[in-house]
Amino acid sequence: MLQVPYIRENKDLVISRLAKRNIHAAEMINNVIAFDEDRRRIQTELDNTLAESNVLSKEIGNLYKSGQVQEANALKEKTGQLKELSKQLTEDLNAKTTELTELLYKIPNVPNEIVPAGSTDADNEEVFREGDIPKLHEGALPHWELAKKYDIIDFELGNKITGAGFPVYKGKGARLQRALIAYFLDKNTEAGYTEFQLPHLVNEASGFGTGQLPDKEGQMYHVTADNLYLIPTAEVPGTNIFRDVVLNEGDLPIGITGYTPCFRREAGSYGAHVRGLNRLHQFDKVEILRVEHPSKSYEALDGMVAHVKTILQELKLPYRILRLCGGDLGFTSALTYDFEVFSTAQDRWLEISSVSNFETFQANRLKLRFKNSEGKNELAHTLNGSSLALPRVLAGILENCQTEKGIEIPEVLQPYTGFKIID
RNA sequence: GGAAGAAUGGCAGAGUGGUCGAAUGCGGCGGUCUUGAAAACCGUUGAGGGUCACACCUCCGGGGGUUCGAAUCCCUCUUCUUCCGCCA
Repeated sequence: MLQVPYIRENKDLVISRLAKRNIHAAEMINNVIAFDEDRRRIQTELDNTLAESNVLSKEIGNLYKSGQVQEANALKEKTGQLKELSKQLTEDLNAKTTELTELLYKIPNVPNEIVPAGSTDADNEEVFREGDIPKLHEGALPHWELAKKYDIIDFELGNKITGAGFPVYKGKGARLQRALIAYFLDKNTEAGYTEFQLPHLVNEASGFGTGQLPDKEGQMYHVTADNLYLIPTAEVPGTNIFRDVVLNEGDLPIGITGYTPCFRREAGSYGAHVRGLNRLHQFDKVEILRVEHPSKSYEALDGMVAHVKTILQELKLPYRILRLCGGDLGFTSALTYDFEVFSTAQDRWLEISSVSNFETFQANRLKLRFKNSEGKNELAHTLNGSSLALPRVLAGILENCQTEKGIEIPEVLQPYTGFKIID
């Protein structure tokens, strides 16, 4: 959520930057400013009413004490009127505040200056590419065929137990999953991130804190009996660690990492793009999260990108990095880099990581602040990224590392898998 | 799941209808003293709104109510503690 004072002071900038998202925000922004003025006017009026009635209450107390009951009762009439008035004003204030907040909820983050304008993923800007796309042997297969051939992932069994999008990993497939999780966590820990194990269900307040609620409710699985939600990403429990927190400046920066399964309803997805591991209802992901001083957050974003790069280099997978255009940028993000691994047998790129700087957009909603050098509470910047999402990395490994003898496990993973080949 | 108790500032912990944003202690910050430090002493130290700055308003787990007036009384929710039951 954007901050009202920021909008007020940077009105034109906000409107022109939001245009990068193809949003014509002038009317919304003007309304924010108008609603906020209304709100402050009502607030002042209410404050004055309350002040008056506080004074009278004290007088009444004093009159009772000195036995002047008649006079006290006379004053009571007056406070009765003030009470009516303040009740009305409170209602007005609440209504106006709700109106303002609901509007603010609808305004996405202001894109960074370097975000390219554009409307679809075709307008994303490729900023880096590395790794050779392998020449596959005759009869090379897409990952879902390989999964079947080597009996390491059973999609039908998942259908039987749960439904589409819940694959069952078996034997070396299951072991490879565990190896990837351990390897990613170790890499992140080496880079200074602290490992966390987080809840896989969150309450409503947490859903609001990271912005899944109220609007994107349909994307999460909802456990109605207890009013809890299955997490769509570790970002939700991970970021909510910092809800209503005031840090010391010296606590920054903070880096945490955690593995969680992720649950997404993905209503409306269908066709070839959901084939195999491309899009699932349950998948595994290792996430990295940072809380940064506002002056350091872009440096930190670059650091996260560099970190994810090293992992992909070690895995020797062909990948590229995209700077997302305004139209493809997530609602809460100011700048996002997507990592995509090349799926050689499908001849397409698969997103495996998304690294973003949210600046104060999440922190404002979360009330995540730190005490700055002036002793004032100031909103911190939050960032996060995947390092990495498992299924598509797995798809990338299966397809790119296939040989006629079998799947050759990348060297860095072998200590974790305990085997060199799936055959 | 049942019973009882509790939730107050960074922490500990008073406060059961007005003079309470809230005693006291610890911690933090500033100072005096000291060659320096410690100790001691003095001062200061919550958040949000509002204002040029004051004033002023709100907040004692969340929500609602009673009252001229609520940290204090009532209802409700949440969380925690102890006891019982069940259990990986």
